[in-house]
Amino acid sequence: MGVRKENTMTKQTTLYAAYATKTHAALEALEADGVLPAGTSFANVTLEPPRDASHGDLATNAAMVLAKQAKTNPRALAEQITAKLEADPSITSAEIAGPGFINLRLDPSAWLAELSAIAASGADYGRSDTGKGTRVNVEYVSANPTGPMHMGHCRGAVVGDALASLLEFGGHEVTREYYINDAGGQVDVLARSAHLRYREALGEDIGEIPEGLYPGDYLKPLGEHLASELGDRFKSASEEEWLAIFRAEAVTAMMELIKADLALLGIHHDVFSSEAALHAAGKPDEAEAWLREHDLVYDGVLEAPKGKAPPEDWEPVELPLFRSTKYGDDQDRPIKKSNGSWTYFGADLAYHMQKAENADALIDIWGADHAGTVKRIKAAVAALSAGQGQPIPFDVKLVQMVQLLRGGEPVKMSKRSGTFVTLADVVGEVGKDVVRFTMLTRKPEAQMEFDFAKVVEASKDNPVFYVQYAHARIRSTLRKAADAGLGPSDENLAQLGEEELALIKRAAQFPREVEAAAKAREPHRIAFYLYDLASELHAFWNLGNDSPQKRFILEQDAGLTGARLFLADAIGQVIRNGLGVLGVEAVESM
RNA sequence: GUCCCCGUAGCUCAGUUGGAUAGAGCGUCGGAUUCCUAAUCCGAAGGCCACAGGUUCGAAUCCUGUCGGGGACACCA
Repeated sequence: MGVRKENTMTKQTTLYAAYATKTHAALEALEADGVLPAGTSFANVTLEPPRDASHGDLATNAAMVLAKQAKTNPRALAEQITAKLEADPSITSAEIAGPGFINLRLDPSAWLAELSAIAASGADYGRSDTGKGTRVNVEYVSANPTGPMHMGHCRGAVVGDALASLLEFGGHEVTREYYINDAGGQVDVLARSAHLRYREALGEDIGEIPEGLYPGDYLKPLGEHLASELGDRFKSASEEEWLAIFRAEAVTAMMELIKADLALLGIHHDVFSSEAALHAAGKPDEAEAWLREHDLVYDGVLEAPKGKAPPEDWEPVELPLFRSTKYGDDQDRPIKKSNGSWTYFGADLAYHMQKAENADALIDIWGADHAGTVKRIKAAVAALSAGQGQPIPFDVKLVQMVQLLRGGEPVKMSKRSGTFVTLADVVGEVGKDVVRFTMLTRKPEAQMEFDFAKVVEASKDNPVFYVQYAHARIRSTLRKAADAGLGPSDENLAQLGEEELALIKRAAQFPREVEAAAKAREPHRIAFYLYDLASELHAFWNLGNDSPQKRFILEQDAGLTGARLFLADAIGQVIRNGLGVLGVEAVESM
């Protein structure tokens, strides 16, 4: 099967991409003229909006980057480049500045054309095809199925979900996956805890929940369900008789809880993979066989732990070890326990191979407390995937801890006593949009504080409302205009002035912002961009306070009103598209 | 002891992957509302980008080291 042809009719070329192409063409012309040596690399040439808008509309570093290859100084080369660029009628000026920047100013019509492009593309404005044909598997949340979601899971859940949406918007084929750890010892503990609640539901006085079992009340409904389902058959039966059944029932019930919690945040996974099923399919054995064949797994003795407090019961045991030291880990890591069962790591490497079967790239979102295991899993996946053909790109995104505060005081959380803050509580208290946006207004690898009191009480100062308000303002203006028989029109766009152009320029950055964020896999950039766009909108709006002729709706001038409403509509569209990526509601009114 | 992340305004954080004079919000001070939503806007003050070297046309950004904060170092998950 051949490569699918691009359909150039439907492909949106954004303004930035178009001028990057023009810049490139100018450089190629210089190469043909012999100013630049044949085969010059343009890889580091960028075309971006300058930090300071007074410098112009676009800036390129081409002269500085290429001066060395051209064996000349940047400013001299810049002269040659500007001469080529100024031949383009849509470029009104090309000025050399500072060490050799070339600042371009565009004819307003170029920006107005972009405004029309926003209207024409609608919900697809900003969507890109850079990820076309790439299948990306994003695994996130993957909380143990032992209870409801708590706040510790929240950040990774939101970041993973927004990243998945962002990649989708960037043209990738995305699978959202959840790995259910239903094979470990903690599930036995869960089953025992469920059995206790089952006996309780049958009328037995179970007293205090013993140390080592899950004490939470959330297991009571499960106990009642099991009692009505199974009767008293297992009330005094031995553990071997009921453990498997109770495990399965409990995991199912816990996953229902978790899915319901995730739904509160608007999160839905495509695939739920079971660790137990992975074992049943013999995947870890396959992986082990291959690794042994290639001398990446051997039987060896584990070194004593190096932490501050060496465990008292530590003794040397021979275990199958993966050579992760070969990849920079400080110790080789066991893939099986001394009792012959698989370690988490042993199963996990097989699980990643399973994911790789249907993906071109893998991304895991993990909590920072798992940072120590990144090296071994990356090493194992690199070795295994290379052995089975192509090494698969595999990225682990670490999400740092969230410190929960209430009025500046740390919120105490203890699983033991069941006093942890649940995700459902938080969403119930502050709302989905606030939780999501707050989690996305800082980069995930930095620690963050989440102060309950602040987010709730000072909700007016919360950035999410600032952005939503901008959208609501636009929508309300359009409604009001419609009542007066006025609507958006692109017939008089040429009447728009400098302030409106500034707004358009900001909006026009959305596509490149999406591409950059998708490439860097950093959804938080979209949140900050939207804040800037909203800020620009609010600023323009307030011009109307001092100068009534700057308002959107001018009853005496239907032509200009139509153009401004067209602008407002487009800005609203961009905000909607951006909020859509973040999974935050674009409200009609506030 | 080893590994990972972070250190930018009083506080909370951005900083377009190496670009031009360092950016917001909160807080402080001073202003704007007979007006399409003031949940908004405008202005002022506030900086040794933790510190020291290095890389180059150019460093908050990359490299090395030091200091400080957080996390991880069991066959748990």
